[in-house]
Amino acid sequence: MNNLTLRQLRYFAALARQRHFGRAADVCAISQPALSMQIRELEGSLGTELFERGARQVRLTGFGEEFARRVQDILRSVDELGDLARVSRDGLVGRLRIGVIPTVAPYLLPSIIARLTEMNPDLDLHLRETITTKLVQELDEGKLDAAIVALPVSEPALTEVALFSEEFVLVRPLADSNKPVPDREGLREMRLLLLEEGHCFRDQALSFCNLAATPPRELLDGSSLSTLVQMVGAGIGVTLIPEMAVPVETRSAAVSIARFRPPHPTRTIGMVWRRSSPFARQLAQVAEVVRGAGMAGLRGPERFRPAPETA
Amino acid sequence: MNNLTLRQLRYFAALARQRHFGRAADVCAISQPALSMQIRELEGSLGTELFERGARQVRLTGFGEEFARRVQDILRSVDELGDLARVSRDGLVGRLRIGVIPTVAPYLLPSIIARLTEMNPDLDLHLRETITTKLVQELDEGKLDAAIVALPVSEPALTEVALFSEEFVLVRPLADSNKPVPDREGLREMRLLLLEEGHCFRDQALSFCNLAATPPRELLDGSSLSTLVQMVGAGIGVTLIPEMAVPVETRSAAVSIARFRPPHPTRTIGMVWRRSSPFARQLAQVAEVVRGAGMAGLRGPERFRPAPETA
DNA sequence: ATTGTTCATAAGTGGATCTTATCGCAGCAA
DNA sequence: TTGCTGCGATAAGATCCACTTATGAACAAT
Repeated sequence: MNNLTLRQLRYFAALARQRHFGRAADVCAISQPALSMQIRELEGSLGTELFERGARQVRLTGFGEEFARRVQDILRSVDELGDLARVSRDGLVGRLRIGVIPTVAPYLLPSIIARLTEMNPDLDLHLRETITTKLVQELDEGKLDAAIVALPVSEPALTEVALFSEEFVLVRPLADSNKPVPDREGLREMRLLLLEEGHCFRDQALSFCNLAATPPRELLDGSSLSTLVQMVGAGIGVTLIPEMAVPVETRSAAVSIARFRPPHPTRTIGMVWRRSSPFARQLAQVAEVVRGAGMAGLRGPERFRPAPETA
Repeated sequence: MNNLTLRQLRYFAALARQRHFGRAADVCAISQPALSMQIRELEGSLGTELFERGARQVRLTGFGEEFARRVQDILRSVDELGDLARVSRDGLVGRLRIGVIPTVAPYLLPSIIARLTEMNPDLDLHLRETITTKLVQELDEGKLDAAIVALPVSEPALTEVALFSEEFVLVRPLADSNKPVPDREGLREMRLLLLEEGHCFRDQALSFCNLAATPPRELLDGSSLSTLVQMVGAGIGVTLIPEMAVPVETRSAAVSIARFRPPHPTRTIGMVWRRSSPFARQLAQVAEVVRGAGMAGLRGPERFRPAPETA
């Protein structure tokens, strides 16, 4: 009765994703009948149907949905066992998949990659750049091992480690460089260029200005800080960028930088990973490397505060 | 490489518990060589040793320890899949294992058993009585499906449902029945009989009296409320018991009952289960039955407050 | 040295799981 | 209708995996 096998669960998970016996079989690198048999076996030993075999398509039953969710967790945990063994055997070598938010990646990655591969030449770093929500989702699914994001993330399944905090600075056309620095109220009067929806940096900038999450369409959306700065150079408006972006982004643009008077807008960059990650110990060390890269990558080290403590 | 099997994990878990190939093989109902082979296979595919085969005994390696912890979680989750299927197929029938603390069990269980088996004759209730720490541990290990305890428990992996609150009452020798009711300070002057260490009711009583967790040895320990009341009847001292115990425990003892003036000492009885329990929906209904039993089992319903809200 | 205990190894058997080939059914077009 | 197509189920045979019993090897206790 209770002789489920991992193989059956793997096949089930594939079929639940693909909703198609042939394709799922391909994914599992077996023939279609083999998969059909295992699924039937599984349903038999559970005593319930997992799929509705419709004429034209395969669907999960209600029970199948819940089942799939649990199976996914189980398979992730099992895969972690393998990673755990590898780490305990070889230390930090092999594949390590780290995600980074777009407003950090271009400025921190070169330094991180250099430091990590120098310290550990056998490390096979896979890097991915996307917004926080996607990173968190991929962490949960076991598609990433860690992510570098702006804190807080507040996912109970993730461990957060704060690395450093940095200010946001105002980017204005060169012509404005002698004007007084606006405060947050003044900023609301100006044409503010921001990243498109989904970027945490956008929300942080808006919240500094006390603007609602969906502000009047006065402001324009850009898809990268680089674009925004170029637009500022063209006289279209002003924007905010994080301190770490200053050296790179202002090198070739006709803009001027101004720092706000207190209260400073800031963000805290940190690293997160699954509590259950087999790499937990190693990732804590990687986090230190990233902290070093972040501190060093910034122009004036005196600008940086140690990050607040986080669990 | 990554073809671990659940069978291997089950065998591994058995061996990790037994630390003996022969006994573990017995537990798994296979021959000793079969187990040896699977363990070897497992170690091979992990590329690491899990056990140190000493001359006289088998020990887990450091890695094996961590591995065992994770495997236990995985196996529990897998077993829950089976339960989930059964519940979705048949509703609440079959085995349901509920633990109850000793200061609740004798007073509530008869009524609970009667109500549950009447509502659901196919239910196979397994009941276990022990102190909270053990109940929580057995919940985590998947040896229990739910427990009835005094809140809060504050285990993140468990769901708590508050059921009802009740007062503690003072039990004195009959001769004292006309004396004024002492307050918490007065209580400290008296010879207070309490349950032995580990019972939450003991700690609750002590905290009402503002006594440290390990108080002077002036007080005596008993192993059940029944014993304590008998001792009071013999004039050895006084004790506290929860309201629900009054009808049963004072029926045949030469004692008198007194209720405190505010602030009343109280406890909140609730039910807890693993967040991931396949029976979650059903257990919520069971909790309502238990609440009903608790309310009805108490002498004067006007004594009961609705329990405070809990997540 | 001998004996007993314990885990590993060996050889053979049976069942589980794979493959390829084929069937049956539904939808669709002529 | 008839034939075609896509998809999942079924069938038959080959292969592999896990089990068994029997035996070996290491080590401790006597």
